[in-house]
Amino acid sequence: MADLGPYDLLLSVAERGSMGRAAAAHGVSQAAVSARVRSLEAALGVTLLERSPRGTTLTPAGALVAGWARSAVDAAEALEAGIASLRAEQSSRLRVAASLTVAEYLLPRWLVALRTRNPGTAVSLSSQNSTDVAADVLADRADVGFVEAPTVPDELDAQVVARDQLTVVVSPDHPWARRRHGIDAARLATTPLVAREHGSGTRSHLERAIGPLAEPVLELASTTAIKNAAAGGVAPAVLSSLAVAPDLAAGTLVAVPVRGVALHRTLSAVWHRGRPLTGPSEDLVRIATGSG
Amino acid sequence: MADLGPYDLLLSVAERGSMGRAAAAHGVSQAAVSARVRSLEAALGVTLLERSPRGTTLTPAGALVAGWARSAVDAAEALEAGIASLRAEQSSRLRVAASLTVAEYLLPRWLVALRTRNPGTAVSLSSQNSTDVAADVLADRADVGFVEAPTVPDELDAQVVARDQLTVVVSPDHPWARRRHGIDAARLATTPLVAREHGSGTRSHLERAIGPLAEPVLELASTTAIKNAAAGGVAPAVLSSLAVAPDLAAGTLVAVPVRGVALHRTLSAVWHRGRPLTGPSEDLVRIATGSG
DNA sequence: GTGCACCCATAAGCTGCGGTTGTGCCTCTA
DNA sequence: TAGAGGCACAACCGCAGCTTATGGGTGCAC
Repeated sequence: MADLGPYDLLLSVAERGSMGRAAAAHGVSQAAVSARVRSLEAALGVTLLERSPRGTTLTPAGALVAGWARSAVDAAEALEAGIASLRAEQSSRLRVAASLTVAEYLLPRWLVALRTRNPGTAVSLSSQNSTDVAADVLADRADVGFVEAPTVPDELDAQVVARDQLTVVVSPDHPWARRRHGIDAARLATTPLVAREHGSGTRSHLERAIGPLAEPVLELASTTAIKNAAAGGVAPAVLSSLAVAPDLAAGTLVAVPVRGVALHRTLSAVWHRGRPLTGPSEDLVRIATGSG
Repeated sequence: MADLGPYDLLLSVAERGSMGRAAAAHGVSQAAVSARVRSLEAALGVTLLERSPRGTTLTPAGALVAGWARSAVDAAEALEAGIASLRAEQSSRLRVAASLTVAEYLLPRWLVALRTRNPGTAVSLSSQNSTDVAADVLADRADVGFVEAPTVPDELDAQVVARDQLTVVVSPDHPWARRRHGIDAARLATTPLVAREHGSGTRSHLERAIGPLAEPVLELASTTAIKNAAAGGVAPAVLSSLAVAPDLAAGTLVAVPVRGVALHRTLSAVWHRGRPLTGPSEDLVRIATGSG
């Protein structure tokens, strides 16, 4: 698995126009940057940079690689931001409580954005189900919370920040994949699915929307395992649109519309009514709202 | 910048349920896996795995980290797949020609999917504008091409594989960000934008849709530079929805609807009419279509 | 035209990370 | 009770990547 360090360096060089400036920005010597970029090019077998005595620019192939690298580096930054929020237990200025869906799929990117806008803010994250999040905010164990629940306690102010949707996904080879108009709710309810183990929020939400389900053909603990099973053709699965978006884009899974039933839900920020948002928490909610 | 190696290992361990099996899958010793995972946990200050004499499972924090890591590792895999396609000049079984938008934002993920379905296929990529792509396919320098052009030469078969949309983006602080109903085309045409240098496909497509534009306030060479300028509040920018999707999700940019004009375009696979798709090229087009 | 500033490349030496093998302890199963 | 499978620790080793120092090149200012 690739080390992203050299790519990060490549992006830095491309952005600043010279290896020396990139080196300064990273706090290393110019020679180190030169050597690292050279070894990256050697490993790839492609020349990425056009050197000149006046500086350095990307070759066409380099521009393509830089574009791809940007995505990977951004994803790695989101990972790091998330991890930082797990570690910063004490002395953190902003305490966030978030439901699993928000914590897994949305929060890291918000934290990256928050960090660029407001560096030096230590964020601590605790992740639980929606009712526990609300309790944490009420008890002042968290400055701001993010929940999936349609209703929140009276003592909390709330603002919708995003929307997701339960999505039926199948392997591209599955017969449902060819149905342009999808399936109806009754068909979904009577088809054995690959599902999360009992008690999952997604599963209960689905049952609330379309009634009792057929016995699952397979129960698995993690979203990834479910996606793999569905992509392998075991059976259809129902997951959050946030969870399956990359797989749909890659074509490894295909979404099947469901007629006659609304499967979306809203994700909201919540905070204590008596304690208005201040500074970092206000910034975070604003960032989150932008993504709606 | 993080090295994704340890995270890849973590995912492997989580998936297989024991360090020994993960070690075997990666071709290293069990002790190496144990040490690496331990050092990762030490660096993070968080226990990720629950060890037992019967194997290993993720802790709750570990599951969260694993979810984040999955995104980063997937992005890195797309990067590697793209790079492999640049390097594989000769003796490759599948020659692909793609326009810049497709090559940058869609193709790498398709290649990852193709590799899992059809390992051992060496893919070579050449990236140019749409008319050159069509020429490559016609001259049998490429087995399959991906273009943005609305029309293709008669000698080519075509299939729509995806759709993108020119999107007006502004900083979250910009006045347009608060307009729920967006702006009209005339307003857009008379507003100085941050734009690509003259001759870009995006820019000419925009002019074809809404007529002559105001003189840009700033011209930049790369998509990233344009996004940074727009996010910094310099001026609005117009970019492909594929390019700005992550920034919209992160909240660093806000999309502004444009009333009364259709700004979408289709991305199509093309191949020589006399030479039907076979094996790998057929798989690739099928994967690409799934993402539509 | 002659410094000077800025650029990239190379050389030589050092440090530390990650890998290996070998061993120990634990627990569940047959 | 023996064996299999699991994780951890110790000792040793090789290599990747960093540093400093130096050289060759170009363009600009005076």
